[in-house]
Amino acid sequence: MVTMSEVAKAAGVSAMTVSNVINGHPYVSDETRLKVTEAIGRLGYRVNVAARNLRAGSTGVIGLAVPDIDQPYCAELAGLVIAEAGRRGYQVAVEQTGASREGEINALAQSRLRMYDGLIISTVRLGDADAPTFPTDFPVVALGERIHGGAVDHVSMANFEGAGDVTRHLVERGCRRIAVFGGRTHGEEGAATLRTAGHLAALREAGVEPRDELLVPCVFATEAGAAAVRQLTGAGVAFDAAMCLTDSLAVGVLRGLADRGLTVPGDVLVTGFDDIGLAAYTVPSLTTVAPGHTEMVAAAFDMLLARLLAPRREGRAREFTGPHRLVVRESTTR
Amino acid sequence: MVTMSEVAKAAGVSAMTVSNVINGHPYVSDETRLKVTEAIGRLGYRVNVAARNLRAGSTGVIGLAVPDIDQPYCAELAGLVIAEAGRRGYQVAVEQTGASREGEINALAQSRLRMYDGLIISTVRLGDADAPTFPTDFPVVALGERIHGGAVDHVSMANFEGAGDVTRHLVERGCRRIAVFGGRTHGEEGAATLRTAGHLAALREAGVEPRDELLVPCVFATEAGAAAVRQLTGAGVAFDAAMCLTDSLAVGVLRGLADRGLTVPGDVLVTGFDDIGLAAYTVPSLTTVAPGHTEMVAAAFDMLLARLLAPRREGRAREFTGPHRLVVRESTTR
DNA sequence: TTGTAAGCGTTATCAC
DNA sequence: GTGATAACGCTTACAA
Repeated sequence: MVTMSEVAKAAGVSAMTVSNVINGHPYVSDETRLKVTEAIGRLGYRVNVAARNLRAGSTGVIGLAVPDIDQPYCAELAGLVIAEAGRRGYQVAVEQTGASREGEINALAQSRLRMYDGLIISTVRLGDADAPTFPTDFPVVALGERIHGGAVDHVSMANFEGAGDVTRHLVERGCRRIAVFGGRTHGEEGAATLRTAGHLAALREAGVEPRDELLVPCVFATEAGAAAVRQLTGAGVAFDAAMCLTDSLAVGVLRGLADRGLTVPGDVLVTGFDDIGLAAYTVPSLTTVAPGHTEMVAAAFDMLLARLLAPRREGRAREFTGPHRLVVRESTTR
Repeated sequence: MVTMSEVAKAAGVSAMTVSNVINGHPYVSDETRLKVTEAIGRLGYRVNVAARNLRAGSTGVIGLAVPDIDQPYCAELAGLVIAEAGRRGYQVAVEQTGASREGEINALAQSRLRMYDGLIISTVRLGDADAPTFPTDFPVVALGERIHGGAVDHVSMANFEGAGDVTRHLVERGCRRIAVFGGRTHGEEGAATLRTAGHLAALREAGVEPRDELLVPCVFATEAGAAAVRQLTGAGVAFDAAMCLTDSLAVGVLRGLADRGLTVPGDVLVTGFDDIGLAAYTVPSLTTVAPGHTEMVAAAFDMLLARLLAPRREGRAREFTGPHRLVVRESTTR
């Protein structure tokens, strides 16, 4: 490996001067600069980032922990994070937590001893009790539900309000028996419980009595949506709308409805949540909630960089909620 | 930041002993080990990875450059790469090239490259002429088309053969006017030209004369597929099958056909390529070619690690082609 | 079984 | 404008 001092020797200057040239410092004569760049090119020199990191005490890399990168939702998030990181001069190392609590805890625990300057973690399983798991001496931003009780910076989306908007939209279109795919009223607070709560509140406000059999618990995955439709119709439960708590789920539900010969939006209206790119291209295209991903990612970076510059152990936790918006498409238009 | 020597002082031993304990070396008495681990826990010590990297001359990180992580194809690939990397003790830093030649060259050339032990790059724009762009003293595996003329390790998929299989499948089902979405016979060799060539060869072999107007050039993106259908039908071109050169494109084509009131597989048969997860859940589900992604990723790692262990400048370039398989689903079943 | 010394490649400081 | 020196935190040899 070609080192800086080899370049220095070849150019007849000191290593320090080579460093100055590389880092674009002023006070280097054009003549010297030329000699050095020539030597760099000739020898094929590259800076050793490990050494630079050691000196600088930082790596220019942030970690991104997501449940599963091949979920469209995560992939789009990762795309935004990588792009935003690039704009701010950072690189992104991606880890997958497998949507398990263990995986998320692991990502938090490992992050400090990995080479990251900070970590953005998309939490889906961590709850209130896990607040102590978050490092206090290392910049972490949680992208997901609020981790109560800890000074954890976090960015969330308007789960309750978005679900309310969807519900009102469906009720306005005459739906009275809205099946909620992924719906759940118990268990750790998260996207599922918050969106369900938003739905139920809006339903009651509209004077529609919620029915237990219309809460269809299932995981947020395409295959689960298809299976859940099979099960629900198999059980003879009638419904005039399928409110899916994520778009991925909705894709599976569309599939499941097609399997049963039910048309959308003819027989059943269908909605999603997240506004993944695919939502505009399904057949029919999908009414959904755009949770303001771009703004969320920008906010996450603002928080992370603020901690990087002033890594206070104390300090109030920051919060941000994305600006959501109902996007109406064919699946609820008849 | 707590350093190793602070731990050593606290435990009443030398830094070397702390290092030995951390790295699980033998010849450390249980008593010493206990004292050291206690001190590590009490002080909250973490190894400084930058320093370790500097010493070791490697980082344990490999780079992954993909066109655009939020393309399902790339996302699934990234998921496999990250998982495989984890299994082999590596982390993955993801970069996006934006599917541009400049982006790909940049990923190869950047001095950031130096913080990776190796690079896996999914090339879509680099061609024969770019072989010299590939570093010779740094492990790189190209995932994509063959870069002729250079000693570039690469993993490719059976583009020609897979497209041939799809074509034969369609011809067997009676199709004679197969529109090829994304089809292209000229320009830099790549997935588009290779798959088109495979299609044309199989078509001729089956005694069907290719028609120029059925080659529908468009980029491999969902929105492009929908637009291309609009254009083709608008131009009054009739076709009984839509062979899409990627699944993402097929999703858009399904959408475009629905917009025109054409049913699948009733009026038109549709096929894709790549077998992304979504392909089983579109309505109708999509006949496609599974290119053996898992095997491709495993092969890419084998090549990369082989170069890491024996980074010869010379040495024959390695090659691997994924085991492809036609997956027949509803979109071609009637 | 443990400690000492040296150096990995870079850059901040400060002198020249 | 340029260069000598001294770290950054860790681990490989070798010595004890």
